[in-house]
Amino acid sequence: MSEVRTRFSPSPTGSLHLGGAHTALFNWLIARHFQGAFVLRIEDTDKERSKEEFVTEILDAMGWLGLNWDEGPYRQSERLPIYLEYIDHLLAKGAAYYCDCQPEDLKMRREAALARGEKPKYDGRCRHRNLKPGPRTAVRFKGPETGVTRWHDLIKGHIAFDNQELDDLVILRTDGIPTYNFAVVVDDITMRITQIIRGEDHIPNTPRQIQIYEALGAELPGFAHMPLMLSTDRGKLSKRRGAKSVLDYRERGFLPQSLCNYLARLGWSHGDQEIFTREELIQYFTLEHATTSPGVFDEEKLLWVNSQQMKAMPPAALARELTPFLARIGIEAPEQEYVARAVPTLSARCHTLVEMAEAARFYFQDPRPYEEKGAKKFLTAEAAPILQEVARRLESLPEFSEAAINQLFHDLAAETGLKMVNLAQPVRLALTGRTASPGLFEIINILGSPETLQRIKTAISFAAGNT
RNA sequence: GUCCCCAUCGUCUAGCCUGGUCCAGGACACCGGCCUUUCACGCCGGCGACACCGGUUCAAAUCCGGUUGGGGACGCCA
Repeated sequence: MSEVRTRFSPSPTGSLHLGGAHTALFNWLIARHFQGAFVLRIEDTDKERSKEEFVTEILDAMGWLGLNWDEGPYRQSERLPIYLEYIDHLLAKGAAYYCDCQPEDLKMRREAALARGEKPKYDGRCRHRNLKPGPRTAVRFKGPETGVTRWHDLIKGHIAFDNQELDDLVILRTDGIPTYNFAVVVDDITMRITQIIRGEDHIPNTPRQIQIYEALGAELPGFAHMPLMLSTDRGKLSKRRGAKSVLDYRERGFLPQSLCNYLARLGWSHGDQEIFTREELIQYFTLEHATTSPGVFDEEKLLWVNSQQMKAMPPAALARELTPFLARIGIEAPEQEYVARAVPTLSARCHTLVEMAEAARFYFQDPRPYEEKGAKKFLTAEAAPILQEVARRLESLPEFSEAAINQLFHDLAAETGLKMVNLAQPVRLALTGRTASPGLFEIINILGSPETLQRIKTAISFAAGNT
């Protein structure tokens, strides 16, 4: 029947942070779930703080997360004539009025009210003065003085505000630019938004916006207020409190699907399921299972989700994701097929692509210098003949495969009576420079015979001289 | 200060609407064990919560009221 239309409307006064991504994701998921439309709108009416570079950054972050939009990005700054038209309409109806109270005055009156222990709201001074427009006049919305404004929130349920609690808000500033609460309503009406999903910090704005809808004679959309994302100290996530930009997470080696998975599960659930593909998220996501209480952002869990998502990814795709991180540590343009073979040996051991690149290093570079403690323990003069023997047998291995290598080591252990650890660790050091690494046999198999042999020989000379 | 929202393990949550199946389930983290060529993964086990008080009821995590606690909002910011 009627198409579901949601929107995300960031203001470009900073980059897209986790809280914004959370809101964007919920809106996107609802639009996709109901096969509706997702609209992107840039709320840039604050000329002072809005910056074009932030628009670029936000779009970049949205694209990375895979939150594609069907319409927009619209910009409020380009829609001024539309807002003005609606302002005139309200003025003509007597639902708005001019006000010449000056900001400094207003501020004083607010502070005085607060000092008296009252709610610091506008006193309605100009409401009945019938002022004409002038150079220093703003336009205020004339809200109802009695009664109750209520709505059924799609997440929180019934919410009601006494109209007495609300004051007449400015809808058009002296500089001729509409304020947020007004522009949003006009936009949401003209863009035919059907569900407004946003943070619960907007709950106090909602009754005001509803009144504007009503004054404009527009049909009300559904409102859904999501619980806020809190920082570890349980405060609102803000820059000061470590709210991080989405792009930071990309830098740190998180997969976009991990962030989406984690963010979706914060404030929503689908039984006991923790790991979701994008398709599953779209399939299952509705507001019915949205939760009502604020959630603390937990990076430990994000890390775990990321490791799970990495493991679930096809090797070739993971290899592609890893490549830029390899480049960062000096491994340029590696052969994709080779990376794809290495990646499955690493994915169970890493939480981020940054970690994985580091762990993959030995596949591409000289493993030296050897980890000091390990070398001291395993690359000793006594180990040299063992390495010698491993090399000899490897060289004459008829078929170079993981199974054959496995057999080779087990035979050697059985024949020499050596414990596998004492056999494997020197070789591991020789090949990776570390005492901890992926399985030895898979490493040898991936590295290939010539490279393996050469590394072992290098280690033999090292071990021989290590007394 | 006023208004609004929220309240289950340290954290994310299931259960709550439609009371009994819940001396509360899952996940992260933490601890122990198993597996094992190392480190991980994985598997098994442990730790650990219905904020409090009162009411309704044969029966309350679930319904009602209050208290406390937490969060948010009170701009010619968004």
